[in-house]
Amino acid sequence: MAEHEIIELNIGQPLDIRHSLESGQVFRWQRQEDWHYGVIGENLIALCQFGSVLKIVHDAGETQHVIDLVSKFLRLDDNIEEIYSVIGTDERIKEAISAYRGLRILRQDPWECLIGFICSANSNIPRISSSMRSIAYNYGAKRTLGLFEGYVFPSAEDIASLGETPLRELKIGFRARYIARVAEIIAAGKLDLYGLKYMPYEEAKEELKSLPGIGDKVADCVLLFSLDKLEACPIDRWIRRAFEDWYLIDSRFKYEEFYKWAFDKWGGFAGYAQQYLFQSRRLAP
DNA sequence: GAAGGGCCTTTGAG
DNA sequence: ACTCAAAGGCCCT
Repeated sequence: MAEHEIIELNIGQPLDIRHSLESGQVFRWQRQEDWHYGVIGENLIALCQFGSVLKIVHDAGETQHVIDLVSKFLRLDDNIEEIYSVIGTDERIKEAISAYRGLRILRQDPWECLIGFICSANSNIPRISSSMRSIAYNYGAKRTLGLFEGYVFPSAEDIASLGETPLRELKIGFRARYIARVAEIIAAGKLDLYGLKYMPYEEAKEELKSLPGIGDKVADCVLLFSLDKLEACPIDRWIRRAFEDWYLIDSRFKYEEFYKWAFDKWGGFAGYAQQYLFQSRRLAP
């Protein structure tokens, strides 16, 4: 990578690149030694953190453009100390904040995020990663950075033109049909995914749930991880158990009831609280 | 209408 | 070799 310019960015706030990229939000970032490689939009980016300094290597042209791209992706616009003070209301979550300090909600591309969480249905993180890599490797444009190769995630149009059968061959199972159908709807312009960012949470969620393969949980993931809805609080198997065991929530609660409980407790940053509890539950149950 | 159960694909862990 | 769970959703009763 010596032939590439290295940008050094000073991060004046909590950031833990590894926990952020390895917390089940994004599925195609790869770690080699101290470097993390991934595609943001059309560009291949490598990140390496030393304390409060973030080193960036990229194929994306102008320095300022790259800094903007990375800052936006890492949500460096979030005031994370303030978020900690709002959600740090009990010992359990304070422990999680102290263990995973600097873990950030990421602002990823809505289209890739949507497909990622369709793949997540009844699956697990290693397998979701392999599904997503397989889709990008087979149908996305290649980028290189030194010896590293990455792939731009194929557009809705690209995937719509494939249909279900080639996706089935990638071993993604029953999710292939959902992906093919969703791609068709988005490519045809019947739902403006990017426009959801400007709608209120509830309304945007209803729009997403009108898509095949998208229910409450997947919709909340897409809203939280790509559409700036920090009040979205995806309740999956892990979080459900965490709520039951750690907060003694009635296991008979329906999704909406779990959500309401979380929103009452953590308000507009319920999504952040959820992410710290998710990481705790997986790594230190 | 809502609540519960079966089913869907494949993988990796135990 | 076998069972089970996995960042769920849909369809049927």
